[in-house]
Amino acid sequence: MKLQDTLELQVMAAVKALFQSELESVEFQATRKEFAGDITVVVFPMLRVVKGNPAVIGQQIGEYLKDNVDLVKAFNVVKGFLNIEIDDTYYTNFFNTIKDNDDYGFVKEKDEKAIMVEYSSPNTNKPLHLGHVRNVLLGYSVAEILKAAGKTVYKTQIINDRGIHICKSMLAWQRFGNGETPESTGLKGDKLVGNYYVKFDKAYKKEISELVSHGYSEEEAKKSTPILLEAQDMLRKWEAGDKDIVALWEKMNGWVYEGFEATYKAIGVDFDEYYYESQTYLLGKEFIAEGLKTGVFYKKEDGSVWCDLTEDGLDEKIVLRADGTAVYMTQDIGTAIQRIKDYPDVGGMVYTVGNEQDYHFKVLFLILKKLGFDWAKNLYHLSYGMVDLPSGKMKSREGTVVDADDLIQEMTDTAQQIADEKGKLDGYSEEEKKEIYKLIGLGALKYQILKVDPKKRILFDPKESIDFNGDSGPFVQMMYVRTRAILRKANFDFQKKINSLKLHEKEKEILKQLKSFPEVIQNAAQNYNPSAVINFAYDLAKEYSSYYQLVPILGADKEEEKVFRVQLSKTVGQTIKNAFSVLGIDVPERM
RNA sequence: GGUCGCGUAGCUCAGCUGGAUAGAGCAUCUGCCUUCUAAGCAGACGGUCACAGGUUCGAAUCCUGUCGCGAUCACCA
Repeated sequence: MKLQDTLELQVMAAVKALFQSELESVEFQATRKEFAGDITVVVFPMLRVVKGNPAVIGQQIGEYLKDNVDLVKAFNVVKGFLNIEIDDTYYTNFFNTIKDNDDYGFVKEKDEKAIMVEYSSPNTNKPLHLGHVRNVLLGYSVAEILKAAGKTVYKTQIINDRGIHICKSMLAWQRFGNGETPESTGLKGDKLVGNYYVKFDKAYKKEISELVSHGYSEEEAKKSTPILLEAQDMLRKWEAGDKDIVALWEKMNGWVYEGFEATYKAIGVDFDEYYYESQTYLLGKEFIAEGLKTGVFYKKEDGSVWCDLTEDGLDEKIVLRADGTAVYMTQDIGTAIQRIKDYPDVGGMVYTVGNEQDYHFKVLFLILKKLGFDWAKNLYHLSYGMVDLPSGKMKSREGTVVDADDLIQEMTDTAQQIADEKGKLDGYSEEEKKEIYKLIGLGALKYQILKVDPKKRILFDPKESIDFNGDSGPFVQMMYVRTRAILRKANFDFQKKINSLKLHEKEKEILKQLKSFPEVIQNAAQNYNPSAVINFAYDLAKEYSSYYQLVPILGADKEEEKVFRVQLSKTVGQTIKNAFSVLGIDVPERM
């Protein structure tokens, strides 16, 4: 039973004995550091039931608890706050239950419906950039947090491999290229294809200005450049199944996929299942037909199909064009249903998509509910803010994006530069050093991005983007490394059992932190928000850092203190590692 | 204009279902490397929680309005 629940019953009993009143619940909070005590009972809400001065009531309850409850060692009352000190044995008992559990904080997989988490979902005409990095980190982390909370999770993405954008790259490759391939150029496939997308855009812009100089209006010109018309023609041919076009499309997409996989691998994320838009964009139509029958949708005179959401405070939304072709919404309805068909054990889905699509997902979820799917109530749009640069927005066509691969390289280089200055890794092989630089650089990047609330936009300054000091990934990694250093030096039997011990204040603080970990994971899973886990890891690391410097660990006076302190360090390290693992951040053994 | 989100220290951000004197990091300043890794520790400085009302024992947190920033309002995806 949780401490709070135990105390709640006791406080209720106290109030009954003292004032003959029944409380429905008792409000608790952690005691502030400046006061003695571990947990605090807020007396104010009781005033509704118990009449009197809150300080006096607190005093009386405190005395009752001290006399009747073994756990309660002492208490003090400040205004309407009853601060309770818990007996040390409570903490040492708790520690004994977790100290040998390497999976502390994680719940065993429960027998419940699975969750599918979608993230990344790129277009295949250009490389991944900083915006994707945020997406991928968030999605992956939320998936891992859900797993840690006991859910079965499938990670997926929908690859936007069709449409005019990829035709633009294909056309430019045909026209301006010389049959270049990733092998012939040594370029990553996604980079190569992206370059042709830029080339297309340049040619397109040039043609626009030519047309404008021939008297076209800006708008007309944009629609009637030969190169764009040709790209549109290419798309039609693709849709008609033209063999050559489809072959080229397959070839170039293949290059892009390889490039993406390399980037995902470098970031350290993966997927269980892939969906391709070229295979799903026709889905959904049959459900539109069904919805027409049941009255969820209606047909306009021109034959287009709509959903009326005005009763729900939204607009009307088109779900099928007059010519019977699918729109974005049609496809998303179909894909969602398809996924449940493919994975019948899935009972909910999380979509990691930027907040510019908030409205789209609101509508999508509502339509799926109206269509009567029971899983539709378990859909969540993990919406996140844009990543902006100091220079403004990222525009891939203008080349102002921060490329994902470049960013990772830059982080690794920065880590190397700082580590070399400090001479931290002297005596390690180049191979080992490289590995550690990467762990640190990536750790810094991931921490920095996951730290901020998903729904807020991030201002990302590539120049001074990454802090390796203070509230940062490397700081927390460093604390893990220290716990490892302690373990290496502790060449005595630290597995020995500890029976009773007077706890140091700092040790109690650490134990309190450790105790909250499972709850932190559960909350993060409920809110689909990794930042709570980051905050936890940082607080724990900070507490440990202070402990490490102020309290002798290996140099403790008594044998049992030494044993306990090494055990505590080990558990702190393991917990940091566990917390970081659900964030997708690895820890080095040394740095 | 309608809808949604955001506004907390000079900067970047925390702040759980309303609770005590609003917290970290960076930057600035003061101490601390001969003992387990100083990528660190201890401390100082720094605030009208955008503004105005309301709800109550009590509001950064909940409600309403105003201002500022952003997104969105396509038979694009």
